[in-house]
Amino acid sequence: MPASKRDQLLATAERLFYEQGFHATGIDRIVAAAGVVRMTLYNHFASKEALVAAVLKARHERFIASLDAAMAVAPPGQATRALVDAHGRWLERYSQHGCIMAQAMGEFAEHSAEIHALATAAKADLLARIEAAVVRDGLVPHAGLARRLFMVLEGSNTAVVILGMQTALADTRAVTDALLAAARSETP
Amino acid sequence: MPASKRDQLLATAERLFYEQGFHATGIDRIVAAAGVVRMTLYNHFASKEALVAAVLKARHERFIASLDAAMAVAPPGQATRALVDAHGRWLERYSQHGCIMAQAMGEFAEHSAEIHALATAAKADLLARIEAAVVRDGLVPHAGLARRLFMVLEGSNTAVVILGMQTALADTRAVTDALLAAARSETP
DNA sequence: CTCCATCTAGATAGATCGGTCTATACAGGA
DNA sequence: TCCTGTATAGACCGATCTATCTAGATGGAG
Repeated sequence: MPASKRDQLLATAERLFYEQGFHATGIDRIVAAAGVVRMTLYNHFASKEALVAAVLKARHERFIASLDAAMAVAPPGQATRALVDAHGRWLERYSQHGCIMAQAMGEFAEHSAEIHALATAAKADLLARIEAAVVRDGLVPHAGLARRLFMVLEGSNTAVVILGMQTALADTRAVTDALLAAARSETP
Repeated sequence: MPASKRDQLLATAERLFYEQGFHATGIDRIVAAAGVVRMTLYNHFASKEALVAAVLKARHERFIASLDAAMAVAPPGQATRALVDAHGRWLERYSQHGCIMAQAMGEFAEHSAEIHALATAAKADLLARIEAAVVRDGLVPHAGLARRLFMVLEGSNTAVVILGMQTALADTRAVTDALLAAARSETP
């Protein structure tokens, strides 16, 4: 079963938005790269803004699903570590040039409240997943641990571009391991 | 002495680029907000791309100068900590909605090699300053410490938007203090 | 006073933008 | 067979984009 035109548009738009930015990517280039015609896009999406929102929503759902899948098979006490590793695998496969949600937040901050809120909610979702993992690992009494892990994972988004993928992932693991070890050693 | 037209343009463009993004900010809006005419802009800058480059260059020089000033007055052994604090003050004053360099990297990755290189170099400059501070504090044998501190500071850029300024700064300090304490305790 | 650099004012260029419209083709299901 | 939904092709719209041009105003330095 070949991908529907709508899926082709979503995949192509996601790639172009990520590689070239949102405002710098015109409708014409998207439909040309997707091999469809202009009206096909507007038949599936009300506007460019709606297309951007759909792209971000779909990408975020895939991201969250990969985190949840990793946590679901994590051994007891290893949920947080499994989540950090899953985040690293996501960077390796889909996010080598920075975070598309952060990019969207910047480009639409004063241009589309809906998209800005969507991207912000995606970040908040990641934080919530980290909090859930910390709770599952019994590390809940350590206030702020989830927030600090979140900050490190956010930093790794930029670090991969400057330090290179392998170095950034190794450093991410080192910092998160240190935070987790400290929290565990203080757990009653 | 009132600011020159060129300085007015730089300041106005920096504000609009930061608030609305680079591609979403047109020349007309910049000159109107700066209270000058379009030819004045093209008299001082060869193109919009040159204006963007000048804005980023000026902002980065101010950033680096504030880091160097903080390090210059830091007590012995406190250079790294002073640098982290200076970074936090910069976020509080000038960077409450994310990092403009990261935004520029995304918007110009496939659109202007010069600007992308400029933004990347700015990040590398921050990393170099952290390395210098670590060396000054005698923590050089700890491989990767500077990179890990860099990653945390990058993460705080996004964290301020999601967690709020005060929480993000407190968490940044907590993580960096932990990394520094661990490094110091292992220093021969 | 004169000269020169700067700034203003506004017209203009060509390209591209997001979005709409009509007419046509085609395939699958009732 | 006919109907409906989807896709194609391409013209078209007004707005906006970056950039250039000319002509005149202004003001400080020599």
